Amino acid sequence: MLLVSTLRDERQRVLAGLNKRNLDAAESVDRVVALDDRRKELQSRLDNLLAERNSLSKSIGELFKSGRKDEANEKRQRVNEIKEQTGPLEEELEQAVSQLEEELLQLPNVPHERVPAGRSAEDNEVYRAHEGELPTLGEGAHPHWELATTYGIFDLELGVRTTGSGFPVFTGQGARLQRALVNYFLDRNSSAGYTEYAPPLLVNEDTARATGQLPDKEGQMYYVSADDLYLIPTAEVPLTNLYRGELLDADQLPIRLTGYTPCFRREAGSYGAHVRGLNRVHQFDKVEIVQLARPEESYTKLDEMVEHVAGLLKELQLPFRILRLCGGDMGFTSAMTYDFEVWSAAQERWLEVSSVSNFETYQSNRLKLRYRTERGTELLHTLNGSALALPRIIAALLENNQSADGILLPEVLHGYFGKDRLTPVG
RNA sequence: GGAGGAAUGGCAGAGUGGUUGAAUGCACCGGUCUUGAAAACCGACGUACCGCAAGGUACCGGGGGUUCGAAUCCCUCUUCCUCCGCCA
Repeated sequence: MLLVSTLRDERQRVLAGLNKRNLDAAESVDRVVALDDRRKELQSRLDNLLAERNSLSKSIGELFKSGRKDEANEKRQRVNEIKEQTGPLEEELEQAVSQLEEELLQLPNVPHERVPAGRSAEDNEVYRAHEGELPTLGEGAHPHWELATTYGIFDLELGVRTTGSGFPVFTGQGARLQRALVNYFLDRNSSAGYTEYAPPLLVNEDTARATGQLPDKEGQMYYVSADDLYLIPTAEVPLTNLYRGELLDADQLPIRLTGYTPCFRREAGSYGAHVRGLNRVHQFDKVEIVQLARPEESYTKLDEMVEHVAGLLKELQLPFRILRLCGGDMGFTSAMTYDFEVWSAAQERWLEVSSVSNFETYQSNRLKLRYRTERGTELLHTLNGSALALPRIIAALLENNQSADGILLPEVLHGYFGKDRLTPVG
């Protein structure tokens, strides 16, 4: 959630930024400021009345002690008059605050200065192109959903039997590969200074709201109505919320967290060739990294996270590129996002495997996540990124590494997997 | 699921209707002393909102109520602890 003070003090920058998201927010910003003016006015009127009530109450106590009952009763009368005014005023104030909040919730984060304007994925900036030639597989190369059958990696039909479409069942060496990747990612993240957590997979409404999944992505999440809980679409949600409401000391920063969780996404309404196999599923595994950083350091930390993820992909020896998302393609809560895409040689297209973002104070404002500075308290910046999302990594490993001798795994996985390659089944 | 108990500032822990935003201890910060450190002593020490400021308001798990006045009384919810039952 944006700060009202930002909307007031940096109106032009905010409007220009939101414009990169193809959003004309001038009216909305004006409404927010007007509502906030009203809020302040009501607040100070109410405070004055309460101050009068408090001082009258105090003197009533003293009058009673000294036995001057008549005077006390007179003042009691006056307090009752005040209370007739404070009641409605409190309601008005409450209403103004919730209207203000509702209005603020509609505004997405302001893109960073370096974020390009644009409408869709086509306008994203190639931040780091793949070096050299893209690998080609030639005739007879198979997409991963075909390899999955040959090698017994996962089974979509079994998923349909137990659950429905979009819930792959990983089998045999596929399940083992999954576990190998999770362990590899967690170990690498831990070595880089991220503390490992295993958070809940269901979260309450406050948690989903604080990181911005609500109200923006309501339809994306599975909702358990009997208990009023949401299945997490990403570990970002519980991990970032671990620090909700905290007031940290500067020397605790930055805080680095990592966690492996399944992720659940309803992904309503998208079917077709591009969602075959593992390209898009309702449940998938992901290892996430999160940082809570001082504002002045957050973009350095963002770069650090980008390099970390790039390091993982290099070790996996997958061809990849990094995009800087344009305003139109960026998530609601983000100020800057880098997407990582690996090249699928069999499908001849790029597959997104990681998204690394800086949310600046957009989440921390809802989280009430602050730290102490010499100047007082300040909101922290929150960042997160996938390191990494498994299904498309598996798809890319299968497709790019297929050979007459099986699917050859990068060296870094040999120890985790227990073998250097996947072999056909049956 | 049943029966009890508890929830107060960074921590510990007082406080059962009136100048208590909250005693005291510890921690932390500043200072005195010391060659330095420790000890001792002195001082400062919650957060948010309104206000140029002075100052004001709110907050003692959440919400509601009683009262001129609530950390303190009542209702309700949540969480934690103990015991019993059930269970991976």
